[in-house]
Amino acid sequence: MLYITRRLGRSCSEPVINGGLCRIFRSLPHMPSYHPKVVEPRWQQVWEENKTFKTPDDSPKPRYYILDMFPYPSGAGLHVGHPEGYTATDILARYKRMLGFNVLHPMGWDAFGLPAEQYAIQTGTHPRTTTQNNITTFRRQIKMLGFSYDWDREVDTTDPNYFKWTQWIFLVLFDTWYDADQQKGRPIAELPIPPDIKGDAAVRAYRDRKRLAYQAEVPVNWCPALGTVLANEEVIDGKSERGNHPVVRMPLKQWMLRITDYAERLLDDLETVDWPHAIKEQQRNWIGRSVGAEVDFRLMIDDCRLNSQSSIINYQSSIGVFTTRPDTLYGATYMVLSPEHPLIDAITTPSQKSAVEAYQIEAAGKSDLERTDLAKKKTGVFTGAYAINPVNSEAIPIWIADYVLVSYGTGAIMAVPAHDERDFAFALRFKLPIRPVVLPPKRWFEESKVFKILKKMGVDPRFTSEKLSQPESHAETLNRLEVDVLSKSLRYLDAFGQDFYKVMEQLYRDHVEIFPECFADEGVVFNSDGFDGLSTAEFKKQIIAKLESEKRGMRKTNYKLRDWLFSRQRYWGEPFPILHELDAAGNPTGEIEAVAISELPLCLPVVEDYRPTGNPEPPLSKAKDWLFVERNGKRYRRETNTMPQWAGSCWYYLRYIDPHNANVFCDPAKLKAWLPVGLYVGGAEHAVLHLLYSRFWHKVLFDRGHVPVAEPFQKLVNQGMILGDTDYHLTIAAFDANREQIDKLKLNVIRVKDDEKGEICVLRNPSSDPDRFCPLTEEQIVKEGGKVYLKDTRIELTGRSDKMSKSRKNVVNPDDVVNEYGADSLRLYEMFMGPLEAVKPWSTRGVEGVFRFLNRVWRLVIDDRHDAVKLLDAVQDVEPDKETLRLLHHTIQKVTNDLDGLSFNTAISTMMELTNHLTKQTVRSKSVLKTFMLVLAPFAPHIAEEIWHALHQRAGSVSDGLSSLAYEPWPSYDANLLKADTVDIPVQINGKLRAVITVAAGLDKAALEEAAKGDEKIKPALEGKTIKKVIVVPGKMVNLVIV
RNA sequence: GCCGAAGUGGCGGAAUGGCAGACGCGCUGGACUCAAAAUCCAGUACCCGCAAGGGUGUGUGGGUUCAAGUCCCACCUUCGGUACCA
Repeated sequence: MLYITRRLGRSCSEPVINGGLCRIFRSLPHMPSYHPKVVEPRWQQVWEENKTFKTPDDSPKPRYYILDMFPYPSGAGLHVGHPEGYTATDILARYKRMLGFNVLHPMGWDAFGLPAEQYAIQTGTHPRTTTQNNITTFRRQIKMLGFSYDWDREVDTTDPNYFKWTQWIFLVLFDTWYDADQQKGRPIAELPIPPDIKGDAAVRAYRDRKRLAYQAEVPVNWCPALGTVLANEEVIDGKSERGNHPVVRMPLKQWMLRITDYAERLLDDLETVDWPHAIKEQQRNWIGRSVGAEVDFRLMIDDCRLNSQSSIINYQSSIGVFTTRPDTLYGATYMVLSPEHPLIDAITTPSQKSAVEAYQIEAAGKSDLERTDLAKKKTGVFTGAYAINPVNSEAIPIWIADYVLVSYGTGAIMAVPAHDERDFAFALRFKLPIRPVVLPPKRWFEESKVFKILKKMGVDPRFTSEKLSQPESHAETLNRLEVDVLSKSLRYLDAFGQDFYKVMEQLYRDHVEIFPECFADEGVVFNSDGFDGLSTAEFKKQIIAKLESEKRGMRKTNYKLRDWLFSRQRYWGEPFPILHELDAAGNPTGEIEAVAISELPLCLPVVEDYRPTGNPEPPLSKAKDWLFVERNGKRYRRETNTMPQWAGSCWYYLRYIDPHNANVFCDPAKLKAWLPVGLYVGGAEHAVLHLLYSRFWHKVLFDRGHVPVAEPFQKLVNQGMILGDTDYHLTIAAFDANREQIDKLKLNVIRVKDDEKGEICVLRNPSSDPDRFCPLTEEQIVKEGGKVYLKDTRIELTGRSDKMSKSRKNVVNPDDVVNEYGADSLRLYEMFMGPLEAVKPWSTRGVEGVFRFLNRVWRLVIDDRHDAVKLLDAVQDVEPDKETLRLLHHTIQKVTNDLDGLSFNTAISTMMELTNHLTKQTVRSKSVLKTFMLVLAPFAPHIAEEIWHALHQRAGSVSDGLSSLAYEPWPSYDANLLKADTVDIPVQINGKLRAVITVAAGLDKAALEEAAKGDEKIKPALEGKTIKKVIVVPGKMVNLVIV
């Protein structure tokens, strides 16, 4: 009781934000009313002590694996976004248990990663400590919400018993090569060694090159502020996803995972999983498969005065380009290499050398951001060299330009300015020739500006017949394009008259330069030797076949997806179980060894200083005792990079199945029993990162026989983001103009950055707690003519829900919500807000609404005028009346269907309707209430347990043992009971509602029609009219069509 | 630009092609109370009307249908993803 009194005192001092709380506790005289603070811990204790939700491995029941995306335990604690997905899965887990399933529903911590380390560096504590503290907070907060996890299966990615197996899986990747013929990852020992590879060292090097985990010197995203490299996926607009720090490109030797080998299967197997369409599309886009041809362009040796170091040229005297449009080969008028292309040095002519080198330096210095910013203005330099187009032997100039990326395709393109937007823009800029080879369809011509000019002839008074015959001499009244079009089209107009399509076709063939638009679609081939007249699709096939037969090119598929950059220069991550051999002088020999599995886990060394070194040398290199080891008389240096945060989360769903196994990562029999995951719920922000990486690892494990299925997650659902409560804001200018008035109202003003408006001012109510979120209430604003004003002023405001963020100070803390309304209310509200997948704004009033609902449920059964939890006298052992029984069964049916379809919000509204009905009854059937509690239990388990318990107590007895309803069978509904005796049938005349008639249920068509025609309101409307048609849908409606 | 999702009262949202706005919030009125809170009851899309009643309404414009929020076509807006990927 004490805490309640204290709460009361505190909360009433803050009427604006805690209005709800005041109301709750002012009702205290009527004890015992519904007090979640008493009820919820009691049942949480019962579940914990009895291990109610422990998942047995040997149960004969059918199995169901419901997985949440485990959280990163940040210092900020749980966010209201977390319980959204967790509540949804918990409801389903509880529901499935009642349906008789053996449910696997675990939770754990994705605890390695940058933020913990950043925080640790700032505060001077070891990341281990901060991570443990954060986990403790998260665990407490999650337990407080009453989720039915099997806590005996908790995993922590930073636990050596866990990351031992993360390292083991890395070694599986290290031990695997991809057999393209079999489309399968196989042991490295089975890799065929080509006959020209001779000697141990050469064989080892060859193997190392083929492993799925390999080292490579690659241009990486180095983030100086974070002191690490980042994966492409972690860089957004040239800045780090975490922290928004600048990222620069530099070449570094890094560990890579060969995810590109699995691109095709990652793409194909999307067909086999039940995932949201949008997520599948995102993955498809990310993998970015495109089919085309790789075509060899021979270099024109004579014309490019080779510089002295031209040995490469002799060895490889052609440049391969990748194109998805080999059907436009005849339109290639120049070639472009990316500034990083290895052949540039060799082919550049002396006169172009300085310009080329200057451009290369300029391009290298540009960040990705700058490259994108300048995307509209194409830049480039001519190398002086020429290549020979294999289809027509034409010499075309070779340029370098940064619009060609070194990392895609071959890093070189053939430019077809007539049929590619980028090449078109480049050609215009540098006055390179444009040669059309695909004739656009009529539709494209009709949308061209040229067509509009032709159409104006004879209509537009500016186009006099005199000007038409001499357009060149009227440049002062006609614009450039008009002059060009008219002068060029004169002779075609003579030939084809008003057939503008014909005219334009000829213009396109002969004077493509006057078209301001680029045609980049499919069409009919011309200007292409013997292939003219073919469709581009057909020509594509034929030209690829021809190139292949002449060995000048081949069919080729490319992917946007790049290999996964897997190493980080940080302390707080899994160490790589890899040793680098050293020679007598202590220098690396280049040979690498896997750490023996018996030596795993390889733990992080204890170091004084785990800060980044400021350069790409990882902090682990400072741990000299740990760094050097001897094995079999050889000296080694350990790998000092650590794995990225994604490593641990790639396979945690497997470890849950057998979390304490010391011999294998997971028992194969258990994997077979539980996989795949039946339902996986989490945020859409992981659409391409986590979900693609873990599918990749899973497939490697599958190929190597370690998991029994090819896809890990059968069904995936994304919960939508929860936005902050509605906030009112105004622009800085408006704020400054009205400063006095706003100051008078004593409002808090928070300045925040806004994407569109620069900076805006959010108005809030003041609060004693600076972190408190107190938006303006509806009483403080006035709506008028579609606009919103601050009350008693003419200050116009904008109302909007924003993402929750520290800077906006609109973060809702689950602790506060549970404190004020209880876990059941939080759970229920999160589900009641709207569809699980939708983005929804938080509303404090809305939480109060579901809290009121739970109070009504409580008072349905419990007498709140007594001191003990006692049933109301109205609750009796009686048979329910027909209507109540019908509603109960309707509720069971609706909730059952809604749970199967994950429509939690409508399930809750149905239970509200039942409650509203029962509230009106003076005598309430105990059996109905018991059934209702079973239906409510998955959603609001604490209150349901409490009331269920009360309903089962014998009169007078208070202390029966507390036993859970968690495994009571889910109620079934009787379809016969769902039928009402009478039904309301709408009657329409010409499709408009004119009456609603109440008739006996099950009336046939003829009887319904008669009843409708006989209705008092319908009769007069039919008088004197002829009924043309009658539509009767039995049990639904009647529509009378009259003349 | 491209890909995806979505536009319904004052707000969150509900509706297998068949009564648009369930349920909740907010608001209005009433009951209880010395009073308030809580609770309970009634009302609440908009317009005209004292009322009965009538009209209009699901982003816009067309179409299919006896009947369209729902299906088709075109467009607009918002949100999410992505961006020189040849």
